[in-house]
Amino acid sequence: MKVKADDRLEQAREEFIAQWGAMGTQWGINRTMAQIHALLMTAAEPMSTDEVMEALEISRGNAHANLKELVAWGLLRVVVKKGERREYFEAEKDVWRIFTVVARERKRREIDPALEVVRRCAEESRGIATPEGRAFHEQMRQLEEFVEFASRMADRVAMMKHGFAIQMAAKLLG
Amino acid sequence: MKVKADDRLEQAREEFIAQWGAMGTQWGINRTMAQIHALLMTAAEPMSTDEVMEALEISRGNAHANLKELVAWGLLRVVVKKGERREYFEAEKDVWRIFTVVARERKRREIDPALEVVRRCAEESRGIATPEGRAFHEQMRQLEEFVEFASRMADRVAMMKHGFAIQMAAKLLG
DNA sequence: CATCAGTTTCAATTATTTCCGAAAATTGAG
DNA sequence: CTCAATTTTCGGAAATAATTGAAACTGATG
Repeated sequence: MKVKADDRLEQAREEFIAQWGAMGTQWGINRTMAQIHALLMTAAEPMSTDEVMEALEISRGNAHANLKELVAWGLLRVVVKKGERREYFEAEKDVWRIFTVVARERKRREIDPALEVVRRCAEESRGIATPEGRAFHEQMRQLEEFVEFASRMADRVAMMKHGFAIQMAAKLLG
Repeated sequence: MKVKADDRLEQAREEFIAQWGAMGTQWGINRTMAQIHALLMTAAEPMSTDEVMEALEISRGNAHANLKELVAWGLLRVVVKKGERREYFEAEKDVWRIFTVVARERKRREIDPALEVVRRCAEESRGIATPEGRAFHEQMRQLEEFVEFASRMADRVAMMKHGFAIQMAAKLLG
């Protein structure tokens, strides 16, 4: 009976890892990175680079690069076991924290650069007197205003505590 | 003086198109698609496939595929000029509408599939009696709850009118 | 200081995505 | 129906991104 339970778990877990990995693609996150995250999010104990390599059948270089990236994002912590030299990795498991971390990162990669572009274009087109020039400038201005708004919203959301978000949501969904 | 104004505009516009296109990459939208969108968003008049091809120096196949995709997203409208056989394309210029369209599409591509995955995994791991099984199931359940929440939020936001969103924002940013 | 476990880097390979260009299909006018 | 204009499809070329595998590096230990 124990064996059967383990099998079921192993199967469900593998499916989760595979699917979450495939989804990473859609999210602009590479497959390996998403898989490692899924693997560690559902691991009972921290895992070493070698364990990750074996579990996902990936090369050392790949495992290494993506583990580091996940640490940089703040989705993994490095854990050192006493008396052991090698590093172990442990995932953030709190769903809300995962969300805020990802939100921050995406804002940095998607919103901030957009804001710069749009600001520069609004600036460069200031005061062009033709009708087309005015229309272009106005379009850039509106875009700038919106992206700035999105930027601030993203900051706020990323800073929110779980409880507050739920409260917000209640209002919004009510 | 008119020439100079036109030059400045042309330059600013080209920069916008190039940069917005480059940014598309980060957004998981292909470069051509983002460029076409930028081009038409800043065009005084609707443009034909051939005009788009020429303006961006891209092939017919590429122009065609991406114009169609943008129409499918709802970011472009097809316009038929009377007495003309060929189709012209016109961009949605209202920033808030652009945002809600993109939000809807991203929800469809990013959130909905995630919800399915997580639901199935939560279901498949229901009732596994080992400690690991319980932990896994609980993790999936939390993920499911969160993704469902995100899904509903996205729906709400996508449906919001501009005014209401601003009002919300005031509360949130206040 | 030689060795060993482990980490990091990187050139080469492989996989994926995007794009072209030309051919095929469709459409509307005459 | 025929023809020319226009749209659509599609196989493969080109560009981009991910991954490997092996070598270089690091620093702790005897």
